[in-house]
Formats: sequence, structure tokens, C-alpha cells
Amino acid sequence: MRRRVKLAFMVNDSARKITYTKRKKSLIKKIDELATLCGIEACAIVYSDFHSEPEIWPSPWEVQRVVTKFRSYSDFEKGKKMLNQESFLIQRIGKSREQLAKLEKHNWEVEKSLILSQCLVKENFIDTLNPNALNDLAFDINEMLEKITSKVNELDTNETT
Amino acid sequence: MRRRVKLAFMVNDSARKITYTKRKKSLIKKIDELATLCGIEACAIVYSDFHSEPEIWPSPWEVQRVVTKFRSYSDFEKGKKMLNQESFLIQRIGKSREQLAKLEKHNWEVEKSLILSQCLVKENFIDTLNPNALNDLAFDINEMLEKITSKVNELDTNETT
DNA sequence: AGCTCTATGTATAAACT
DNA sequence: TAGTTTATACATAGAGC
Repeated sequence: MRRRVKLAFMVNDSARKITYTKRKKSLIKKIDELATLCGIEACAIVYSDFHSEPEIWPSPWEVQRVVTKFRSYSDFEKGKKMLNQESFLIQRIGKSREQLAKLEKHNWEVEKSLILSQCLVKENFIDTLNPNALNDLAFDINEMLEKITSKVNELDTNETT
Repeated sequence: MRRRVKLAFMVNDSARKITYTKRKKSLIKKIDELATLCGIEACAIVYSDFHSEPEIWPSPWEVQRVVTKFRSYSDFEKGKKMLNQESFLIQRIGKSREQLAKLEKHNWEVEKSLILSQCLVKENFIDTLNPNALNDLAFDINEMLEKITSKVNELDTNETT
């Protein structure tokens, strides 16, 4: 009953699948605990041969809930929110111009990373998509990256003038 | 030295941060072990208050490596790849039309989830962006969702005819 | 802020059902 | 395929530096 398992690919198919099932379950639990204990949001994505599609936690429905909320902002609420943000930004800029620039840089890094991780998933999609869909995906990615880049450049320009 | 920790938000700031740091480290290790032992790809994204940006595993550079590869496809390689995909799809369709439909449905769910998680991050960005950037984000998200939806509809239409 | 120590809780490989 | 058991490895809260 020793465990002493060498940290390497398990060549035994059945043992590997059992380990996968067990460890995946534990991993989900750990993620859930971390999120609960520390009040953060976390998700994990696993691409395995045991399933034809990536597995995602937390549930897509939970993620969808957040975005539904985001998309359901009325125009009024948007305006109100923007005013709040404006005040916040003015205060922040007054306090520290450099810090704001740093934040924007961070945001760009994150945005980029997320886009990239999205691309990673897209690449895994490839095996189940047709040529037209493939082209669409590539186009979307490039367009998105250009869009974000120009947005950040715009922010930088406004910031330095 | 008991651990008897209740599974709930830790109100003590310093204790929470310590726990976060420790558990995050372990979580990364677990993900790494799962990936190594079972030969799969996995990543995790954590949105915490302790960092201004989400933290991503594996490293953004690793993700970026994949995406760079993806973007550097020459037109020729793209064409070759697409042919392979077409063969694959034809084979799959011949084998089981329903299974393909199911796969596409799964893909759509995953794609949607990823877009949604991206939106989730965008929402976290809000506090550091100005009103114009906010509008841009909202516009991008809506556009992206519409684009994907229509793409899936297109796939469905082609599939059912 | 991050590290060590240590008691104890937790995860899990292997075996069995 | 999935649950149960058990011995052992691993994770970690709390305390101290």
C-alpha cells in the first residue's frame, strides 16, 4: 500500500485513469476550498484524453451567471457605474499617476494572457471543427488581439499627453 | 496546532493571506502532478484580491508559446491542416452523425464558458478602466458573443442540411 | 514577507469488493 | 465501473523567527 509514486507518466492505462479520477476530484475540492476560504474566484481547465472536451470548474453555469449579470446592466446603471468609476479614477490619478499606469500595464498583461489561454483552448477545438470554423477562429483571435492592442495604445496616448 | 478550520471565508486578513499563499502553492503542485502523471494539459486561473491581476498556470509564457505556434501557421500549413481536419470530420460523420453533433455542442459550451470567463475578468478590470474603455469592453463582449453564436448556428445549419 | 517546525488533517496508491 | 479499506505520503494551521 505504499504510495511512493514516481512523478512521471503512468504507463498503466487503468491505473492512470483511476489516479486521474481520484486526483481530479481532489483538485476540484482544493480549488473550491481555496475559493471559499480566501473569498476569491478560481477556475480550472483540464484537457484529458478521457473526455472528448476540456473539463471546466466551476460550472459553466456559474460563470454564465456572472456574465449574464454583467450583460444585463441597463443603460441607466451603466451611466451610474461609469460616473462612479470616473470619480474613482480621478481620485486615483490625483493620488498617483504612476500607479495608474502600472495598473493599466497589469490589465494589459492579464487581458493578453486570457486571450492566449482562450487561443489554447481554441487549438484543442481544432480537432472537432471544420475548415470554415477554423478560419473564423483564427480571424477572431487576430482581430481581438489587434483590437486590444490598439485600445491599450490609445490609453497610453491619453495618459502621456 | 489543530487545523479544525471551518470551510468558510477567513475574516482574519493576515491568516487568510497566509492560507492563500500556502494553498495556492499546493494547488499548483497538484495541477502539475496531475498533468505529469496522467499526461494531460491543465491550467488554473485565480482571481484574488491579493494581486491586481488573475494568476495563471501554467505560465503565461507557456501559453504564449502555444499561441505563437498557432499564429505562425503559414497559409500552406493551414491548408494542409484543414485537409486533415476535413478527412477527420468526414470519417467521424460517417461513423456517427449524432456523436459529431454532440461534440459540437460540447465545444460550444466550452467556447462559451471561456468567453464568459474572459468577461468575468473584464468585470474585474472595471475598477481600473475609464468610461470609454468600459464601453469598448462591453461592445467587444457583445460582438464576440454574437459572432460565436452565429458561427455555431452556421455549423448547425450545415450539419442538418 | 517569507521561512521553519510540528501536530494533525487530508489525499491517495494499492488491494479488495 | 465504482465504492471501501488501509497504510502511508502529503498538506497545512498555528506558532515562532
